[in-house]
Amino acid sequence: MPSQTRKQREREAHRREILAAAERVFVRKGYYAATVEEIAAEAEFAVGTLYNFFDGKKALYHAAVSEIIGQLYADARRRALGLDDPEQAVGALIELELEYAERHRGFLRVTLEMAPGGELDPAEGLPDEAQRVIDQYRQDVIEVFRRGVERGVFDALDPFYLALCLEGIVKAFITYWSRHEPDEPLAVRCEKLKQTFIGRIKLRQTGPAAEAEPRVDRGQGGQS
Amino acid sequence: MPSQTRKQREREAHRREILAAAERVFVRKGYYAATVEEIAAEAEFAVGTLYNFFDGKKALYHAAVSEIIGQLYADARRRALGLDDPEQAVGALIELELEYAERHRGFLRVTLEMAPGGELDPAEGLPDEAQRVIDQYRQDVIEVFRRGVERGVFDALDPFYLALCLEGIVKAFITYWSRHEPDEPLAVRCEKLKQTFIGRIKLRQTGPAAEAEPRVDRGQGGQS
Amino acid sequence: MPSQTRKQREREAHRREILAAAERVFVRKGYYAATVEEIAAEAEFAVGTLYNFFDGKKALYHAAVSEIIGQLYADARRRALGLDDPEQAVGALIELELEYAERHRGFLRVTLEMAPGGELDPAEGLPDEAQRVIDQYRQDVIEVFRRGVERGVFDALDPFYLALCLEGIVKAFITYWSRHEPDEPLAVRCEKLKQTFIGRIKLRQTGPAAEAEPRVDRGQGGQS
Amino acid sequence: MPSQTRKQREREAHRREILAAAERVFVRKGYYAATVEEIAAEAEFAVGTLYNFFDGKKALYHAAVSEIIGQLYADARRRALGLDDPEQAVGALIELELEYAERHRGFLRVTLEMAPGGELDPAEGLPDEAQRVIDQYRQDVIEVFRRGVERGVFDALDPFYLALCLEGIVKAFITYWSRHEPDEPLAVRCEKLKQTFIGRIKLRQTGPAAEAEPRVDRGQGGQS
DNA sequence: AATGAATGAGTATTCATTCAT
DNA sequence: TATGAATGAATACTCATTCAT
Repeated sequence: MPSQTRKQREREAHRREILAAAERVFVRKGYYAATVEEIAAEAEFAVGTLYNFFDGKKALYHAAVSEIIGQLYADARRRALGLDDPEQAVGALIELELEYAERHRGFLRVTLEMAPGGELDPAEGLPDEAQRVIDQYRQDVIEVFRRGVERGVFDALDPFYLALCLEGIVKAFITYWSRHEPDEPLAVRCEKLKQTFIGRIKLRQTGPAAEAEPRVDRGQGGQS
Repeated sequence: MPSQTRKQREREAHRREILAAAERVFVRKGYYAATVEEIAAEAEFAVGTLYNFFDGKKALYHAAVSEIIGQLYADARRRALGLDDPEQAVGALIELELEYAERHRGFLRVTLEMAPGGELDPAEGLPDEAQRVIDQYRQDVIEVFRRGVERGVFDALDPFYLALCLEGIVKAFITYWSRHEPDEPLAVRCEKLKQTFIGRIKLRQTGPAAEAEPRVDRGQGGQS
Repeated sequence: MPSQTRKQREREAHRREILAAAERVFVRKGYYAATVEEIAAEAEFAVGTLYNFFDGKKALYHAAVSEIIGQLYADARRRALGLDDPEQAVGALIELELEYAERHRGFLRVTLEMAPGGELDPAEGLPDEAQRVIDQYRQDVIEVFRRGVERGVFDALDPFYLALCLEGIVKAFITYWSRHEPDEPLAVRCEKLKQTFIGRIKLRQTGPAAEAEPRVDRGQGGQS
Repeated sequence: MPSQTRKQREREAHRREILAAAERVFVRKGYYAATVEEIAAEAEFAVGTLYNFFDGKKALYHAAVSEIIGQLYADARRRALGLDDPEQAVGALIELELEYAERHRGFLRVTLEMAPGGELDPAEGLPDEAQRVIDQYRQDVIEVFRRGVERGVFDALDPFYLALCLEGIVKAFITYWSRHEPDEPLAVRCEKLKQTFIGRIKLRQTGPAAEAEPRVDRGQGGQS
């Protein structure tokens, strides 16, 4: 039944066009400022058509956010999380996230912004699926750190702590740079961030006393 | 004359009540989802009364945000930034911010959320005054780190970098804990965060070879 | 394709219905006292629909005023201004304006009333287009008088002065009659006004034959 | 009882101050755009105080309009209507009205503007008292013309017609000049208007002395 | 009388959603 | 399916009026 299949393919293509348009508009304007009409115009469809594919503005938003986050995660798996060397993996993650933020100016907004009708928590408005992807993403990052600690590449710190720190640091820099135009090219900023972060947590082969503090007072050990 | 003063005091009290109500509602709902009517109800005043004190919803929002941030900064100066010992100062900052986040559940939302009309940048919509306070706050934190590096308490890292990292890390943890109920009491979490962060950046008195790389690959030397 | 055309025609028809309703309401209530809701009800559309056709209350007002004035001017050109004989042209103008005022009871209100935001000048709030039409109308009237003076039909008075006098006189009578129910039929009032005004400005053939004053016994004075 | 009297005098003084402030504001802004608060500020009283003297905004408006019209009428009686010579009286009226319009820029607004809630007629919203004064004023003007015709100073035209024409012409010129800055000083405009209007209606002493037509080259007749 | 803070009904405008074609 | 005109609930803001002090 080729005709049927063509129809299905066409329908799917339209769905993707609408979703892509929604992404662009939400990223441009944020949830509240975006209008269904603008999304429709961006997608070159009539408003009514959007409702044939999605259940409404909120559903469209959820689908768009899921899409973006899904892409990021997929990229991360492909380019970073899959690497065997933890140090390289962390470096690739930083690289990827900075590039992503650079490419999708305003992408942050989608992750940080208050979602519709959200209560108390910035992330609450995210669709469950997106939330799950984010959690999975974080788990994978934690796993990278865990492996790094296990292999003696990183200091014996809590992998979860490390993952959260990485997340926070990268976001802080992205936010800062999105406000104050950075004076260095992306590659340089990226390199610096990688070196410094990794430099902080790499196990120092400081002679024989390769102390085992999972964390803290590492200085004390050196004294002895 | 006392009568005059009483009226003024009452007016000021009403202003504060309204502002407090606005804070609560904005924190609960976010800027867009909050309605002036709800704020008025929360404040137990008529809508019109709000407009006798503030110029509109946006002004109310700005005043509320400025209020919160102003309080935080004032507290920070009193309890942390003024301390002479950089290590103690950083510890006090972490403590203060965590406490603050604990007290104002959802406070983050106000800082992170897209402000009215904001494009692309979460902080763009903040009132100028609040933005100035935030910038000043960050400057003060940078100064603390600068002093720490100068005095040989911290590793020779860029103070600005350190300030931004601290900011990001604290926010990441706050965000995480605001979503996943933490299993440890605040004091413990606070202590851990302080120790680990500070531990990462404290200058290690590693015997004579206390090399001064401002950052990175401190391990390399040992490898060769 | 007829379907496309039908939709367009329907849309245009709806636009006209809304405009007509707005005319009626504005004429009835004046700009400030009219409400968008009332106009919508008069047009038998929902409020929102009005905003699909016009940019707001002011735009609706402007469109309505322009419509009325445009019609008047178009009629004037067709029935009066085009006439070659200045005397006939002036007569036709008077006739037309009186008829117009009779048909659009309250039309004057639209021309005289303070327009939105107007300061100090009744005409200031008129939309530019309407103002241009009014100015053009006046210019055309001036031209009629100029021709009349040139041809020796009218006394050698300033055409601009004559045009303004005509305007004022007609308005004064319309206003008066709109308040005090006139006791004569329109045609009679019209005829009187024409005769008297034209009689005042017609060149007197100063010869002995103390000419056919279109009206009244001016002879009496001479008799005494 | 001097104290009582002082109180009364003070109260009356306050009333007049408020009224004067209302006049200024209504003239400046028109009825709808004026706010009670602005009037109160202009009068240097609290809003509440205004309500001790007047029943509300509409009452204030009515009182203010009545006041203005009353002044105009009083002035007219003193300076124009009382003159025995009809020609001088008409001249003085024109002079007075032009001066009045010049002094109270925006005065016209008060006479022409739609009154609050008025229906169909610009003048309907005027308070009865003001309407009565206007009617009386017009009657007095009619009487001047009647006398002029009776005495053979003016052509034998309907005095009512003449009064209405005068009214309309003066208003038309005032309106025009309020929009297009006049290029002649008030005195000149005033003189021209007087000469032309009166010249149009003065009885011509049809004898040989075809004298001093106030203006323009009617002299043509002399050519013959 | 004077004050001015409090009131709340009233209005223009927006925009997600529906549905007849 | 695609369309886009019609809908009307929702919302920020205004301002005349009241009333306790």
